Amino acid sequence: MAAPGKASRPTDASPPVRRLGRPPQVKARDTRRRILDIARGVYAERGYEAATNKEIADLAFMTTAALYYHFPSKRDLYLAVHEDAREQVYSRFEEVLDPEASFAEQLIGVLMVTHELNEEDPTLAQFLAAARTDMKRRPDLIAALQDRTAYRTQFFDRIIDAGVRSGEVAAEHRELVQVFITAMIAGMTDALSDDQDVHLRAIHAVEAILAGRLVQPPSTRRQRAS
Amino acid sequence: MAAPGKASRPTDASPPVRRLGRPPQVKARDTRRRILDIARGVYAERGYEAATNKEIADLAFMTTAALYYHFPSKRDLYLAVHEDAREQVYSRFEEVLDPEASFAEQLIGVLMVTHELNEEDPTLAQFLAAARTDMKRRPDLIAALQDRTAYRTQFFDRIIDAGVRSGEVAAEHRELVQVFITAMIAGMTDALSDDQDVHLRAIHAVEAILAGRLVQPPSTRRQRAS
Amino acid sequence: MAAPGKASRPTDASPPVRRLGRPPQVKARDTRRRILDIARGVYAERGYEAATNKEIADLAFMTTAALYYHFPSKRDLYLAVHEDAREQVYSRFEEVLDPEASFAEQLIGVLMVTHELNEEDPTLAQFLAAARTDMKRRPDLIAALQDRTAYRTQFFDRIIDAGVRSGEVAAEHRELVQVFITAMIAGMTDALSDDQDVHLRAIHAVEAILAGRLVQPPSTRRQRAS
Amino acid sequence: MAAPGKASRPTDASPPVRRLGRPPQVKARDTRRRILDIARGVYAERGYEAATNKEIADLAFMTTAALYYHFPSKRDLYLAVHEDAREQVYSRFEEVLDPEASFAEQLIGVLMVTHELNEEDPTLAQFLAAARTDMKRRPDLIAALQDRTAYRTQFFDRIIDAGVRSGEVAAEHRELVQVFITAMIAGMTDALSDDQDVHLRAIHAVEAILAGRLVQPPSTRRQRAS
DNA sequence: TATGAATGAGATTTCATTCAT
DNA sequence: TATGAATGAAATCTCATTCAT
Repeated sequence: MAAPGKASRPTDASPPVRRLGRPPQVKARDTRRRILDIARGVYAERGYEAATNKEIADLAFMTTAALYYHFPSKRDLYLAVHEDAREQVYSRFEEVLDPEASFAEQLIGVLMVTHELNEEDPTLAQFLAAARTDMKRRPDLIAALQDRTAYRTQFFDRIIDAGVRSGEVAAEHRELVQVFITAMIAGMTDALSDDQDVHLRAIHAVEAILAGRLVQPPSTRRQRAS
Repeated sequence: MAAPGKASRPTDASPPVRRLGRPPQVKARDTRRRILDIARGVYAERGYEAATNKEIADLAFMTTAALYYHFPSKRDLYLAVHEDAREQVYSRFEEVLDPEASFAEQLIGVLMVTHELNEEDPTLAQFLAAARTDMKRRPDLIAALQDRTAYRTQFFDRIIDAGVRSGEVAAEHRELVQVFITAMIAGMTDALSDDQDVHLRAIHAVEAILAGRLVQPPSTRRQRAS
Repeated sequence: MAAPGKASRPTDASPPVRRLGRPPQVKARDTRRRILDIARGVYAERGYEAATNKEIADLAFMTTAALYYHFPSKRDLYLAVHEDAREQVYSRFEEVLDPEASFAEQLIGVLMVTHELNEEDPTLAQFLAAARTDMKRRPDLIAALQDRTAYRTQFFDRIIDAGVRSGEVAAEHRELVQVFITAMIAGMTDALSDDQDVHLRAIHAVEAILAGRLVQPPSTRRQRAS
Repeated sequence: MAAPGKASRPTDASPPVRRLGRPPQVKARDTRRRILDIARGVYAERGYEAATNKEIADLAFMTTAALYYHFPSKRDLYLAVHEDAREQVYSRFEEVLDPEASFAEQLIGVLMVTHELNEEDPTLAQFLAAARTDMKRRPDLIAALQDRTAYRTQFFDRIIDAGVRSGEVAAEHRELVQVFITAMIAGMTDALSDDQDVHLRAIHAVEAILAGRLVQPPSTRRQRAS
């Protein structure tokens, strides 16, 4: 994850003489922000290997050498983008959490947030889907992927907890549900996020599952026959 | 990856000493098969971009030039691997189809086949998961990805048909179920196929869903409390 | 030049048992002929470097390995083509020589032969033009080029001799005329042989020069001035 | 070819030790010029195909990658060299043009310029001769060759115009003279520019032609016969 | 006489990264 | 903070040639 000492620089330690105009650090921070946004799009579209510093630099109207002022290497830029993307997504996820709401409401709420995010900035989902594959491949990126998995598990555990408390989820089904959510979210991100209609349909499918009416147990066959 | 020594002991120095000209008693068909198997592993592990002809050739005990005798380009090799992998998977899927069986039985049957395949040759799922991402990125590979999607849709349509006939799937839920299966299989392949235990748990989750007992509708909360 | 022992093989030395059908050596000789003709075209079009054995072999409906049965290397094939082309051209040139004819008649005769050859088989001129450049480049081919130059000089010397004897060429102009012919033929081959109309026009220009009426001596300037 | 040592003695080991990063006090313009000059020589000697970026880079004391900083591809470098060479030649040609001078004076003037250029930098003529052949072969270079032809035709048209005005060239001989000049210049460049003595002799031959005294009309045969 | 299956050398090009300015 | 000019490593692909069959 390694968020490189963002606020712990001697920067803030020497604020005596504040002069007019935008202090240089602010400019640097804006540039950093711009690079992150542009890089996310490029990484999402091309993948880690195929993405080049040149393309990112061009889109950011700078030279590749300038990139190196802000990030010490391609790897670090990538990790920064990943950290940033995860933060964006989960900070939105957090807003959905509601101790009063049911498990079903909260899960669907989270899925709707992914849908909204796809609408607002498709590169987020695209990047995160791609990152799952890309990071698995590079030994030097894999640690960050594990962090992300842990983060996700922990987040959904909280929702599942609510389900167990409310009786929606049987205690012995905790892990089953966790795995179901993991697969479903990964699948939706990887295979469906290109098409918002299909993506929405998947959410409806989950709603139907939660309501126990996506499929009938085979025993109903008789009833239909009658 | 670890090129399986193929019965040649380390006795006579590393790989079978390569010499110029045609090697004795070698048939193109066999070599092609060997390349496909090895390439699948490398593409799965590294991805299309990061995989190099050199690594594939080394593992296959040949030169990169020899690769070009069998496949006209990296792209063609990749597409051949993809075609081959899909064929292997679906030929196993087909065996599960059973007009007598219920929708649930057939779907779980297919998922169990994916589980067995993971056991027998993990590179199949790994490759296909990676390919979804990789092919989306390269305009020159995307056509094959679309073929694969069409193929999958068609295959599961047949199973869903059975469900509709048996009453397990309401006719108006056809698309919802199709999307659910797509997301679930993609998610399992992409996010879970590294860990067979978790993968199996996902299958149990689907079983529970099909039996309508993964979660209880929130209304049941009271009942449990009583 | 090295015409590799065409007729000096033990082949002809053991003719006792002549059996029915085309003897194998004849087949080989036909194939050789076919290769030479095809290779000339390819070398003419692509040049020595860019021409590949594969293209030649494909056009001759064989494999590159088969080429090596007939010619020991690319270089040898090239030299054989060159030798063969020169032979074809000069054997036609020789037919023009006529002790009775004037220098002018013989020179124009030769030029007309080049024109006819262009018509019959454009690859001859194209190849020879290209060869001038190609052979200069490769140290291992340059000897053959020098042979060719010597051959050409000698040939035209004979025509110039006729001119000197007839008084058309002043003895002290021998070298001037030789150089003029060399430049003119090279220039026509290299720069004009793509367009037969232009090529013919060049011949007319030489006719005019020989008749002393391509340009007027500058002395006519006075007339204009007056 | 022999990369002219550029004042660096063999004292401190071979070329100026290359190090990573930007070399001190180097300007792209200068480097570009150096590359053009060296590349011209290599292309002249080897031809387009056989010339390698490596050889050019080595002679220019840089890496092949550095070449790509200045020229986007081998093709572009070649075209730049061609453009540059043509410019050098024709800017010298232009200096000869003189509205006061006769056709003969101007033509011989141009030929003398080619002779001087051969003296000053033989690679110019060598390159341009080779380029005629090389560009004809590559479909992607041929456009530039056509430009060059058009340029040449236009240039000599102006000289011929002077001849027509002065009465040296009959109006109906315009095209004949144009073709003669084309063939002569091409032939001199391609076949004679290696040997300055021979090259000069060709100029004398043209002088003789212009003066109408290279050869006598065959009518003089009678005189000899008598 | 020829094909089939390979090698080894090398070419063009790309790219992350570096260092002077 | 950024650009300009380079390096070094590596990747894909091509091609003459070889040797078993």
